[in-house]
Amino acid sequence: MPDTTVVQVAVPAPMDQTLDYLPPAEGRLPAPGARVRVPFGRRQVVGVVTGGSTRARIDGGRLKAITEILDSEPLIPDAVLKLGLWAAGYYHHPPGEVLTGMLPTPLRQGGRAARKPPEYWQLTADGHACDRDRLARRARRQAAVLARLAEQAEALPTAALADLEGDWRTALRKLAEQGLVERAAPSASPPTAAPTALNEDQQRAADAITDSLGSFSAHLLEGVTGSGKTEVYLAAMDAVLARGEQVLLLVPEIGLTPQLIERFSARVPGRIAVLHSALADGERQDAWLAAANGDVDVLIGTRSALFTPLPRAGLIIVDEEHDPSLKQQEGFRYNARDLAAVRARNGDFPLVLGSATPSLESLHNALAGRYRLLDLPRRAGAARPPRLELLDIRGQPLEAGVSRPVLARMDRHLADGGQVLLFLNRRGYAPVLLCHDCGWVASCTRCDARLTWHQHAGRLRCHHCGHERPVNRHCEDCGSTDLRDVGQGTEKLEKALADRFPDTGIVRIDRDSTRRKGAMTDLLDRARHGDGRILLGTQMLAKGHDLPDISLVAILDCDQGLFGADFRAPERMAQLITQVSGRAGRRDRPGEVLLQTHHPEHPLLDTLLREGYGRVARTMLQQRRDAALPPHTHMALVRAEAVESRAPHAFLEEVRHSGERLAGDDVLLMGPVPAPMERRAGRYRAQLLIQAPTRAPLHALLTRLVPGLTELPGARRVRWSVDVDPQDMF
DNA sequence: GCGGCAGCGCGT
DNA sequence: CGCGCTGCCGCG
Repeated sequence: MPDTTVVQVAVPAPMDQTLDYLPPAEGRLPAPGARVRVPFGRRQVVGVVTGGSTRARIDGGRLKAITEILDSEPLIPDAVLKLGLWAAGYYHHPPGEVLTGMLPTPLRQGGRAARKPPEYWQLTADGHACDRDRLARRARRQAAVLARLAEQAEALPTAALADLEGDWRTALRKLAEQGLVERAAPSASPPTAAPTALNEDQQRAADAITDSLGSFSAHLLEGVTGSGKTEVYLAAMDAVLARGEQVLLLVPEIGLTPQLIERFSARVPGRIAVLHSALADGERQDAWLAAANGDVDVLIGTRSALFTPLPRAGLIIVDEEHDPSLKQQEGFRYNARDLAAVRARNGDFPLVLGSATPSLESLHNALAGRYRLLDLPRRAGAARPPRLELLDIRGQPLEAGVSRPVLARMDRHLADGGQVLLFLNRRGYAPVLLCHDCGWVASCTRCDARLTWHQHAGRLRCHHCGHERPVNRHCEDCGSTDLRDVGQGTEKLEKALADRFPDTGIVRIDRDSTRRKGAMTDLLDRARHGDGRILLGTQMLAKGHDLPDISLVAILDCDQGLFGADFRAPERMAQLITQVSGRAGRRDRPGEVLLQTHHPEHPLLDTLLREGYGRVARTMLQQRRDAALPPHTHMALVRAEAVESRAPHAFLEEVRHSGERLAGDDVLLMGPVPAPMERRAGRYRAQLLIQAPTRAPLHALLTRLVPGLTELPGARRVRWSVDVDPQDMF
């Protein structure tokens, strides 16, 4: 093969290799990390240059030339390119999909990476004189924009408004039309809000982090709810900014953490960018480029923000590091927390993982000495920890799932001016609709699942595939009209509580009640400042919303998580109970937490109540060791799904056979088995589990096994994927 | 992932 | 005989 200069390009297609191209006609060589337009089959696609070589892997006659170099400077810097290629290898996902997937959509499609200069705004004299409370009554968004601009004497860039709820851009335009705000020259350096004093524990943690700046280390910040982890993050951020470096803060879901973003923005107005899925393409690209060009010092984002270029990266913080949403659950199934460690190690700067309920993976790393454990055992200020109490509801009468002792305790707390939170992890009115005459149950036609009755909408919905239909008054089997609902969801609970507490405002927070844009903020406002004294809701309420008046929390269905099929179910349950419990308690008195259960003697609940999450987590870690489960062993899952019921199993049998030929003695192949819910959205699903005592043999097998899977005869009959370090076993 | 192409059933 | 659907292939 003759020596030719070729460029390696990762193209957006499911191929495990990069492709070789000739340099473009004018002869200039694109740098690694630059985008190029290349001919690919009959089309032109945008790919990313990963390197160059003097030796092509196919003969010269078949090589095609790059059509166009889109970036004269690398758009993806070396650090991120290296991270992406490493991740593609680790998760066995096509490098072209990984590298193009980390770009904002306009850039992925070949758009110019031009950056507009930041736009600055300030109040006019009229704006200063304006009665903001009055404005707030007719134009809430405008008032919020005005308030933000009034916080600082200096003009603020629009980036400083980006975290505001709703359409702040329209509000800004309307304010300008009224002459209340005006464009301004850029201010030299916007002031920074004064840091608050740290308590002894916080100071110790912050010192440990700031002392470690400039080289790689990982810190697990285990801080009970209310212990003030954010203060530690902010202190660490100050130290990083003082070195002229950038901070990346990863959060599970941005919509659920407005307060955290507000506190960061207040500290460095105008030097912060926010990246999340709700942004429009253009906004997302602006934030991405602002970070990539070093125009902002702080980037806050959800998991995909991990791949944003940061020329001066000095610290990554992963908040709520235990949260499952840090792992992508489809396509490129990466874990942003684990890749954050890789990025920090490559870049030689520290990583901070924060949680009140650390994942067993991170706790294991901390106990093994790989991560430094920083402990915030006490609530900040005078606040005391909540008191947890088990309520044995065996044989007890229940009203919509609520026991009498809970109702009595609610009466007392409401009378004392407290606020009550009820947690029920099931939305809709009832999870089952049953015919009393023949036993027929409303089921999904496309999934192995019952349909949930949503009474308010008058519809039956499948929570697994999204399918829905109107509810019939007659049984679809025997025609009887005696249809009865079984079990309770948040809708039924809300109704029952409205009857029992007719004079008390009730706020329900779940996916249904917060679907409308801005609804979440409105409901939380009602809970904070309005008449909502009883709050009820699902999962969503467990996250760190600041609800200072809650004095009583009741968890209505503790038992769900105790006997789950997934080995992580108890870990999730302990985290959920602890996170929800953390909502209870006010500055002046400790909160109360009631847990309804049919298994008051369960050791998990017992340990959790008596000794807290830290103890129960260490116990579960020991149990995982005894059962040879992660994090003591390592797993990968090959999943397959198809409309034809036998195809997934047949394909996975083929995978197993080729795996067995390639695997050493220490790698275990288990299955294939049907997924716990075998049929979902009209497809049958099965999985093959691969397990090994250490990562090396597992990855050695995957590296040899995965590239050949496309060639297996059954591969074309299924949709298959590889999931390294799976979070959910289904 | 996507466009091209062969094979094939079905309609006129 | 033509058209559209399905399955399969290859892309540098």
